[in-house]
Amino acid sequence: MAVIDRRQQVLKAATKSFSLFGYKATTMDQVAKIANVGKGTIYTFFTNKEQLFDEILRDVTLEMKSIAEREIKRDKPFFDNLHRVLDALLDFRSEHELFIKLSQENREVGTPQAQEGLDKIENVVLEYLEREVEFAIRQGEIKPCDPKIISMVMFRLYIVLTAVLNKTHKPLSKEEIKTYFHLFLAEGLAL
Amino acid sequence: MAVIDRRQQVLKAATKSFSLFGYKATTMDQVAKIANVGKGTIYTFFTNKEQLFDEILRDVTLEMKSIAEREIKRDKPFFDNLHRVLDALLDFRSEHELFIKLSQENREVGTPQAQEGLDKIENVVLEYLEREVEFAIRQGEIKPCDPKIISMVMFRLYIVLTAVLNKTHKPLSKEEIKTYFHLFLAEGLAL
DNA sequence: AAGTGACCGGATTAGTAAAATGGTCAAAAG
DNA sequence: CTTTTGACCATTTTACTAATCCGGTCACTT
Repeated sequence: MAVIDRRQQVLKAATKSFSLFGYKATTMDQVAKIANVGKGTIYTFFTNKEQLFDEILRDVTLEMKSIAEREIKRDKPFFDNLHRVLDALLDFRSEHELFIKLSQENREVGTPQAQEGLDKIENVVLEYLEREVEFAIRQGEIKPCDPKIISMVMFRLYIVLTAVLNKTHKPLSKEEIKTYFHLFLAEGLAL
Repeated sequence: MAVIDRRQQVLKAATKSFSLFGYKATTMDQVAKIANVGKGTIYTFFTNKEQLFDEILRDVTLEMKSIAEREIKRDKPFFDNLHRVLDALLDFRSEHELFIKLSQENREVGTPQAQEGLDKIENVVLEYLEREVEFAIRQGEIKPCDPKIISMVMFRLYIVLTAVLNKTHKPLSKEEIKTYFHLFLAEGLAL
């Protein structure tokens, strides 16, 4: 079996375990078992548990970026791009699973690594959003305002519509999420 | 000393302690001491710690409602009212202190009563917002859309602008908060 | 050379005794 | 007699310790 394969196996097993049980409840023995690999093997590819976690986080954010980049057409309007990226992102349940599990772990157990992981993902998304917003402002597509604030609000709005709302409300469909996103960010509520 | 006074003393002392130390770290002995009252006296007015906490939460939300009602003029536009209520609410630091302390306690220690308290406040605000939004929709002042979602987004937007943002950004002024509130809810970002 | 799992030491958990706290009530104060 | 009080009780929380678990290593197997 190729070296690259074993590494990939470990990565896949660890992703599964982190998404299913969270950071703390994922043991290296368990990862080894799921990956059908001796525990020592893991340590030939990754220096320790945190670094393995980091690597997965990096993969997740890279995947998200790649999804975004695939959808963004520089010649299309900002909100057009935003909607297409949102659409594509909403289909990627695997990214969300890890995100949701870490949120839960952070809430219920308060594992520092879960919080750090969430912050890392959030930062990548925010940085990315910020750049796009800056570009849109330069293009004169949206009003000139602080990109940091805009991207923060966009991110939180996304969380509210996809996750928070589900506690008191039936989950929104992809279409509804896009509609509300557009309503707040592009049109405003006023008639 | 009048009975009503002693009750008020206890209420004031407890509010102070809950705002300063949170729910868990507030002991009944301490409340009695701050209120200059025997511990037993507290139990002549309140059945137990939770009920005392509830009473304070009720007072806080009543105060918020009263602030809101004072500012709302039924003949003025919705966003006009919204801004004036926001303005008045942002001045009420005492309400915010308890809210912020409970948020912190919930995050750091996870005291269930802190979470419940926050939920109670949130629910009161959401119900109130929902009614106002419904009214504005009937008046044809804002677009017809689900009031539950609108009020939830409004509430979270408020939290983001007043609290969450402060971790990565310098706190916004009252004027800035109002501007961004208007930008997202009334105008939208698009040019 | 690559892969493994028994093994090690530090970290976490379970178990328990001691301390703290919510709530009561007999007695003191008014 | 009514109101107030703080010592007291039962339960919860905390501090401490022993037992277990888990991340990481490495001598041994394949």
